[in-house]
Amino acid sequence: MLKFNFEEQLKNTINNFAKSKGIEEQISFVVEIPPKNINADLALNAAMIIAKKVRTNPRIIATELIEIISKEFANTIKSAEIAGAGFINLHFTDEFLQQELNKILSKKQDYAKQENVNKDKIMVEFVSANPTGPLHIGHGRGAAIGDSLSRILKHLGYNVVKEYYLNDVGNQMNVLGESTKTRYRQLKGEDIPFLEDGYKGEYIKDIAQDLINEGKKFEEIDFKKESHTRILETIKKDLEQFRVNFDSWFSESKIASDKDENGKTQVDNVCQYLKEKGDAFEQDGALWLKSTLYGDDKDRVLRRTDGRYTYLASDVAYHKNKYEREFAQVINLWGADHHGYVARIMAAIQMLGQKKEALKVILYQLVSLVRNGQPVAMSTRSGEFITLKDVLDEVGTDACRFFFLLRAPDSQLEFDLELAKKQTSENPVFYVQYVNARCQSILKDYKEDSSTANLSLLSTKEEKDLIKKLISFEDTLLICDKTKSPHHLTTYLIETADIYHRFYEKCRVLGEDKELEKARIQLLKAVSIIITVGLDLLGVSAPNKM
RNA sequence: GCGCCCAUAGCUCAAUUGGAUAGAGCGUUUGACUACGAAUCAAAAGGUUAGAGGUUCAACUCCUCUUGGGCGCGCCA
Repeated sequence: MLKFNFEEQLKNTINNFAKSKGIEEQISFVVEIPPKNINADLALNAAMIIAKKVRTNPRIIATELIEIISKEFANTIKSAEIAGAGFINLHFTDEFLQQELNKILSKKQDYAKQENVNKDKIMVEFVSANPTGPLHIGHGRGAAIGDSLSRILKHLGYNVVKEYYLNDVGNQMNVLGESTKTRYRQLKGEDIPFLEDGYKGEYIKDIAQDLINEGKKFEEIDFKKESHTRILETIKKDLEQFRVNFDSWFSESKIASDKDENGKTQVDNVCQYLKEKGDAFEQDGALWLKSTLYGDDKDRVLRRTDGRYTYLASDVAYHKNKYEREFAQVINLWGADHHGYVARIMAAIQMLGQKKEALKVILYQLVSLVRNGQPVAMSTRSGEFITLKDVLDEVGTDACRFFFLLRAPDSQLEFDLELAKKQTSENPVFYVQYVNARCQSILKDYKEDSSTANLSLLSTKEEKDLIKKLISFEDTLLICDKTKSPHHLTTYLIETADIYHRFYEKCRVLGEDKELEKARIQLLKAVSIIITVGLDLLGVSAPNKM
């Protein structure tokens, strides 16, 4: 992880220094952007780590290191000092800031793209809602996180494939077909009861009504197929409205129904394989996965006594299939209610010869919808849940995505519909979008060529703070990668907006001295690039006018 | 009962995975539009990080216990 090009050299220098102190192994220290309350551009904890190894005072080590660093990095580091328990705080030279600012201006939307690294193939599997009903608000959170994380990883140079796993086989599809059929007959006037465990949502009635309107004959309708394709169609439409597009739709039938030359499905084969390997065993007429071998609470059934496979069996086969497609890392986004499932699937992939690290399951906590402070009920049982589409139609895609990406997946999210709709400062999405609108309203009237600007004229605190924030964009994306969460980017954009608005207040652009005006125009262009790219990675638009 | 996640300012949440004086937004109070968009800015108040122990040079972060919340615990998907 390198955010600035001199970092590698810095690490070498420090490691050589450590060697001179008699430390042979590579030491692991961080080069980081310090917390806000610290007045520094970069911080190193290397002195503390070296001091511990050679059992001496970190401040002595730090003093020696500072001397070396200030000499060797005079072009980038203006000054360095010891702080706290032995941190070394670094300050950039103005030349370095200008150079980085130029990098943003020349690379434009490709800024912070990593080249010739991270060629690994990564799969991000998310949403994967059963095609038995429309997407609800919870799927929306998973969709936003998965899509945005994918965009960020792609920007960082990974080869990312976004996949939707479609559970389109099994009993649930039969129930779906029967549900529609029953509704159809009821609408035709038959006095029959609805299925006990059928799908009770209004959308089933709508499908039945559509089928009636289309005038098809009852005997000729394949209710299962019709329901499935129509629901899938609405799911795809909702995702499109949400600006989420998948690279791959993977159907469960491929591994659970399709047969190879021996008449076996992929599920058959993987179960056979695990059995031969000794990781699965027969007991009480069922086939069990010995998941306790890898830390699960209990062993799990793969094939029932009646011969039918469980959902787990397909999922094991599905994951085997993923690795056969040569994904170095697989990321799954699951709702937190699936957490009990993590241990068994982790066990399974290890049985299949993968390292634990090859699978990362991100659990996102559920969303609670609030309107005017009052909770909005959403129970799938009664069929009355809030669909993603309802929310999108009400608050719009931008606000919806931004709100979903505001928090770490681990924390429960309160989503206030009224707040998301507000076009005021209470609403952070407008606060960030407003930055670009302000930039563009100045830039649109500026006709001169600013590319020759002398950036050293950007000398006020506000301007320097803004440049420093802009050049930490790359670091922010790397943190998102490391923590596998886009919310750091959302926070970054809000902070950047804050610093920009402060700059805007203090520093006039148009009508200043011609040269200063030019330099500030360049700064505005850079701001606009970062805000636009950053919002795009969240899947949020950055309009020029609002 | 067992397991997973969580508990941070009045409210909603951050804190770069063990670092420094725990930060934002909203809300509250007080100010700023005859200059590029006031959808903005400046300032103030607000904290024993649920509680108690422990590990460490260093703990919101790791370990143990307690309290309080969410979610799981099927040969369902």
